Amino acid sequence: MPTPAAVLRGLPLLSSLPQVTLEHMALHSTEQAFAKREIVLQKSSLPQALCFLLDGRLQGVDFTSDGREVGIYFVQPGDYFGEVAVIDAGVQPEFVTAVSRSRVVFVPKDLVKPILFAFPKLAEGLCGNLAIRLRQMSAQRRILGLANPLQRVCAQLELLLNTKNGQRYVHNAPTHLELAIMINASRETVTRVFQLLQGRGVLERDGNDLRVNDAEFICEVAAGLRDPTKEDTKNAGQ
Amino acid sequence: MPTPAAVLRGLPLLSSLPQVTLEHMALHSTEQAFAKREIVLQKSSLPQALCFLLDGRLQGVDFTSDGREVGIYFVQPGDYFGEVAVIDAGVQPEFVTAVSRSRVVFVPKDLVKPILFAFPKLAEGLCGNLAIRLRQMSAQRRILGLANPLQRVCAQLELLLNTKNGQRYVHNAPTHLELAIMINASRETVTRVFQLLQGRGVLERDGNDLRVNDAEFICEVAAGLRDPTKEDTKNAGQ
DNA sequence: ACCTGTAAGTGCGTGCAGTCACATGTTGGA
DNA sequence: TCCAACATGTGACTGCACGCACTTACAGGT
Repeated sequence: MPTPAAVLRGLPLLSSLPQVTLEHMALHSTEQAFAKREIVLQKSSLPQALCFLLDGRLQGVDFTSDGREVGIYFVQPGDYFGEVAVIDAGVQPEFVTAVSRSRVVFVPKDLVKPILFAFPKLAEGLCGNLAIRLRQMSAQRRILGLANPLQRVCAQLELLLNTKNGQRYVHNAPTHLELAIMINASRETVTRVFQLLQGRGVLERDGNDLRVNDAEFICEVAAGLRDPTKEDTKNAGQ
Repeated sequence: MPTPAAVLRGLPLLSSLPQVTLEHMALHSTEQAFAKREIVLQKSSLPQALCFLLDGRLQGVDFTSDGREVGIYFVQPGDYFGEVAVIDAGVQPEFVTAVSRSRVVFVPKDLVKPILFAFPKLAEGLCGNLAIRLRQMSAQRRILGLANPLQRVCAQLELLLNTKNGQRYVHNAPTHLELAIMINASRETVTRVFQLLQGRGVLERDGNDLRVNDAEFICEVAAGLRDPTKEDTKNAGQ
C-alpha cells in the first residue's frame, strides 16, 4: 500500500525535500506492519529500499560465528535504517527485527540514491546521522570494555536514561534478554543485577517504563566508583 | 609546515577536487610527525581539522569509565580520521594515538566543511567511508560477542588477514597488547593463544608481519567449529 | 476460563580468564 | 655501548559469570 506524502514529510531526513519530489516518492513507497519478533531486514540481502520506522521499536541484531545473538542498536520511530547497504550498494550488514509491533515505510533505493547527494541538505542530514550512529557505536564499545556485567548494565541504563518533568526514567525499557545481548551478558545475570538495583530502591518498574530513583547510583556503579555487591545492604540509601 | 598539493591529490577522498581548490587547501594545511605512543587527537577536543594519515599507523582508543583501555579501530595510510567531529561539530569521540612513528596532514575544518556537500563526489566519498566504518564497527561488535578469547583472537586475525602472492599474512601485525584491548582480553591471554597457534604451525612471525600458514584453521576456531584446547596435540595438521 | 508462550526470578556447580609476579627477549635512544 | 622501556613468555591462584534446570508470573488469544 502506498504512503501519503504527508507521512514522508514528517520524517526528519526528508523534510527538506520539495513537495513534488516527496509526492513522487510517496507514490512508489510502501508501508508494512510487522509483528513482534518478525524480521524486517534480512542480513546479507541486497538493498531494496531506504527504510523508515513510523512506530514501534526495532533492534539491529546479528549472530556471532558460533551462533550467539548480539544486539547492535535500537531503532526509534522517525529513525531510518538499512542506509548502509543503500549507500555503498553492499549487502545488509545485520538483521533488523521488530521488538514490538511496528510500522515501516520502504522508499525504493532507486528513488533515493540519485538524489541523495544532489540535495546538499539531504546529504548533510545523512552524514550527520551516520556520524551519530558512529558515536553511538563507540559508546557501546566503551560499555563492552567494562569488566563486570553489573557495570555494563548500569552503563547501558545510563545511555537509555531520559528525563520527564524532573523524574529520570527509561522509556519502553528493553526486556532483560534484549539488554543482555546488547552488553554481552546472560539473561540471568541481567535479572540478578535488576534484582539488586530494585532491592535498593534505585529502580522501579512502571508498566513499560522503568523509573530511576537514583540515577547518581547507576552512574557511580557504571564508573566503578562503588560496588554494591561489596557494600552492606543495611542502608539502601547510603 | 604547509603541504604540497600533490600530497593532497594522492588522498582518495580529495582526488576528485579541482586543482585550484586543492592548492588553496594545501596552502593552509599542515603536516606533522608523531612519535610512537604520541597522542594525535585528544578525546573531547573541539574539531580543528580533517586529518589524513600519510604513513605509519594510528589506533583509535578510549577508556572505559573505570579506566580500562579499549581499542576501537586502526587507521591505515591514506585513511582520514577525526571526521565525525568535523561533520557534526561535536567533540572528538575518542583518542587517536600513534602506534608507530607517523606523519599526519591536518586540513583546517573551515576549508573542508563548506565544500563537503557542495561537491557531490566528495559527499558520496565521505558517506561511503562512513558506511564502511559502520560495517567495520559491526564486525568488531560481532567479535566481542564471542564467548572465549581464543575465538576472539582468531576472529580478529581473520579481519586483519591479507593475501600476497598466494601467501596469507597479516601486514604490520599489532602487538599482543594492542590486540588485547581490541578484543577485550588480557595481554597474557593473547600471548597464550599465540603460543598455541604458533606451536601448531598455524602462525609464524616474519619481522613486522605475521605469516598465516593455515587460515582455514583460524576461521574454524573463530566459528567455534573446533577447539584446539580440547584436541590432541599429536597431529598439528589434523 | 483455559491454555500457551514468553518474561522474570533463583540455586548450584564448574571452568576459565583475569590478575599478580616474575623471567627473558628486543629495540631504540642518549 | 649501555640502559630503559617495552614486548613476550609462563606459572599459580582465585573469583565470579555462565549455563542449566526449574519455578513463578503475566499477557493475549480462542
